[in-house]
Amino acid sequence: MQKREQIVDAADRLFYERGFESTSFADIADAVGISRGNFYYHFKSKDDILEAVIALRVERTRSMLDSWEEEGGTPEERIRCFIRILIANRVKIMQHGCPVGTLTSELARLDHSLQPQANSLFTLFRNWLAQQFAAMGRKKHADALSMHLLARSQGVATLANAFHDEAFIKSEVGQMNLWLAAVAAGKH
Amino acid sequence: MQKREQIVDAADRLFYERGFESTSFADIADAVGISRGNFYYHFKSKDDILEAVIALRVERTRSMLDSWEEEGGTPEERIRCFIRILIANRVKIMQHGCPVGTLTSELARLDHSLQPQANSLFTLFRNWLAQQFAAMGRKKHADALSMHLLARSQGVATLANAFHDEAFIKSEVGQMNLWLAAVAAGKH
DNA sequence: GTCTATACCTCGATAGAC
DNA sequence: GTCTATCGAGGTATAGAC
Repeated sequence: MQKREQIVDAADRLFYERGFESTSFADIADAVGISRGNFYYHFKSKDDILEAVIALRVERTRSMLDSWEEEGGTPEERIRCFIRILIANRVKIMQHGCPVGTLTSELARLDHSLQPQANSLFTLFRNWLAQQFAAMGRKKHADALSMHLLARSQGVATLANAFHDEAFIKSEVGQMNLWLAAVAAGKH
Repeated sequence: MQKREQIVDAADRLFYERGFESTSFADIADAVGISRGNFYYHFKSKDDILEAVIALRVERTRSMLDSWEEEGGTPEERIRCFIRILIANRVKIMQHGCPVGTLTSELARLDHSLQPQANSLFTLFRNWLAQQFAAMGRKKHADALSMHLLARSQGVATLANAFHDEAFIKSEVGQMNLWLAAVAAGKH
């Protein structure tokens, strides 16, 4: 694996676990096993690393959404894949929150120039979910339904992180699936 | 107003707007109009200021919940007061997110020793809401209903902050009120 | 490409004059 | 009580040897 990729991978993990601001070059250098000064051969600034990390996350998100698409199934089943992330990633979510939500919030707070790029991660999910709701025949409210589901998953991540409560995640996921079934049945 | 109060007030605002970590003594000093070195007459460390800020927020939250209690009305109407915060504070929420959620997330990420104190802010709302749901006759699921409502409001704040979308807040608040009415009617 | 050395800044915190 | 001066640590970024 190339050094550049290793740096981005380590930064991706550390930015998630500790946040962008409180991750220093020294932290990344330790994780990758290179010297501090050597970063600037690969990246011209810390923001440059952040940009690469976001690009990596966008890429991974895209291929995850694509794989859900290719698995076939109904739009409802595809949306269930989205909801299932909360279960699959529950341990990390309880430790560090949602990687999309926490990064977006941090960059908003810092008034960072890469805020739009981070938001595009949200938009990726938002548009994909809206597409599924539209395919379910809920074209008129597709975006509102998408935003509603996104908000609920964000809320679950925030509280699960605060209270370290696994049962809460499972209970909420159950309710989200019930809600989804009701939406599919034309209710809501 | 005493200098100490002024410092806590300014820190309270700046910690909300910029976060705890990225607010420096210089920022607070500028806001209050005192010199940097003078902080240490009033507080022995930055964590000391944070502790005072959290105590202030707890105090304010308590009296807000008390005032909703004293206004009389049904438990359902009291919970509506809680939901209404999203509307009343929508401008600041779109700019900086929810003050409770963002502080809790940041301290969790920093693995900060005052994390429990910040979480107690959440617990204040959680217990108060659970109390109202219990008074509505939903004693068995009071805490789950409380957590559900808390999660939804957190999610709304996170997405409203990311997308700066006021219509979204209003739409979600409408749905939360419908949900609440259904809960009061014994559904859900 | 990778290293060491270092410049330069800002941070939280301290010392001591007034 | 409030100030100025300053410390030591740690941050990003640069220069230059190898």
